[in-house]
Amino acid sequence: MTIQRKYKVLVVDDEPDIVELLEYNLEKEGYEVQTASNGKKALAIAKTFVPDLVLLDIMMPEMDGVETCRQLRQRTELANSFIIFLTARSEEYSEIAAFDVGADDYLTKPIRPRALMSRINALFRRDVQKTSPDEHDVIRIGDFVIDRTSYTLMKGEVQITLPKKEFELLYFLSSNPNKVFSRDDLLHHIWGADVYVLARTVDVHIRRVREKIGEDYITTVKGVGYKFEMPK
Amino acid sequence: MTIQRKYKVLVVDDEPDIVELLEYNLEKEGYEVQTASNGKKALAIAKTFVPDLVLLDIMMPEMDGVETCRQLRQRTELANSFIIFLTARSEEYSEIAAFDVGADDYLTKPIRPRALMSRINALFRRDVQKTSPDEHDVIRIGDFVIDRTSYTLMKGEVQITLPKKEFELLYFLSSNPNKVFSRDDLLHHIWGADVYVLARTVDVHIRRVREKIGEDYITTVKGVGYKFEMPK
DNA sequence: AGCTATATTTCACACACAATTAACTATTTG
DNA sequence: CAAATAGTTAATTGTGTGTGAAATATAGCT
Repeated sequence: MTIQRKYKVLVVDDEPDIVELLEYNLEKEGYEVQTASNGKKALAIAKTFVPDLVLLDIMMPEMDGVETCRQLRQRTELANSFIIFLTARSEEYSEIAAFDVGADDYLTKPIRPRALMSRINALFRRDVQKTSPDEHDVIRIGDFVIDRTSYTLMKGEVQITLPKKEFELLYFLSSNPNKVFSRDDLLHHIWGADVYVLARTVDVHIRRVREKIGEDYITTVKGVGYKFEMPK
Repeated sequence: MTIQRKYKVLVVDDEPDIVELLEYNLEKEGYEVQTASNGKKALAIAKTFVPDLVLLDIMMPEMDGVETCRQLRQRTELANSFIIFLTARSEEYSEIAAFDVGADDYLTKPIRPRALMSRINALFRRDVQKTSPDEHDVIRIGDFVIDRTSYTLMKGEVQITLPKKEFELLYFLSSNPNKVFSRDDLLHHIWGADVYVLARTVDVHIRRVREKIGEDYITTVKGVGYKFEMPK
């Protein structure tokens, strides 16, 4: 299976064998994996790693999976992440509590890698479908129709196809019209948190977009950043 | 309203080269940096400096990073600070101990400045999109709409985009209408506590704002300062 | 694999304009 | 009518941004 963006998975379990098994299989499937051996570490890592999926053992020393889950869910940046519990067949006690604190699914050990992988892959496939045929992928503003499904842009009757970054930039700016974003903001939303690119790169992309859609739509606010606005 | 304050970083490492590299890059990014070459000195500095972030080498003479971290964490004033460990790739021994004593993250040397900076910036960044539908950034007073998200000002039907300092000045004054602020107050709030600028500078900015919004809104109180008020 | 085209990032320089200072004038106040 | 404070305009400094071009990376194709 091929993954367009590299999804991030955080594996939390106190048994090194399990961690290793999961890590190996996930990386083979093309996921980016981080591991933690207890809840505290998981929370710490999640501060900078921001996983799309957390595999969480329920039984752990210090802070158990349920509590960890609760605290993870309090982070707004994890609102759209999946959390799957791992549980030994015996420990059924927690099933209900697990869903109460915001788990999306749970799996019983022993883990069968094949099954797990296909389940995880399915998770993200569904995720993709959910967001793709959505109405929200088209932004209409002024005489523009900005269509995320085709990466094209209609300015009146004229169709313009933009390359990825340029399109993302325009799309993001136009989805928050009149709001000023700093270059760092734009880098984080479009390039991603863990990509190390110079802020000046944004300038160049802004220029290219301006060349293609016209000079009057993206405004510079000196010392602050850029905003999209319709001219009067 | 709060202006981005200067975050403080304490760099602790016994290798001068590393310290210098980090210090240089952090200061270039606008952080206030103090350095220490071992754990004891770090603890001493932290008494008066109170860093928002500590970059802590694990392997150090006298007192190692783990122990230093533990003692730092006992200080209540550092409860909300970040602590990031620096570790050579080989010294994996300490990963677990590190999180146990309250580290937030760890990085392996060799250090890639750009990646590190981006990661640190991310730590202090508040999520952007979250704040977008918020109305709190808009001040409505009389026939003015002063919008911090777009750095624009509507006076009736007329839109005016102000440059950064001018906008901040107007925004600050108008968020406390009828209250008089001395030039020092304004410098302190808008320019920041540790910036040395002549108080006369405020006059000039006031002049510019008056030119753009009209002469009747910012009133001078001689011997005291300025205030924003709607004319009768 | 290699080649080509295109996208993306970096770099360097010039320029515009914001920010600050300076110099001078006007006004208030005791 | 001094002395102090603020207004005004101009000159200077400084920073941020625009721009073209070069360097890398990526994708598509034979």
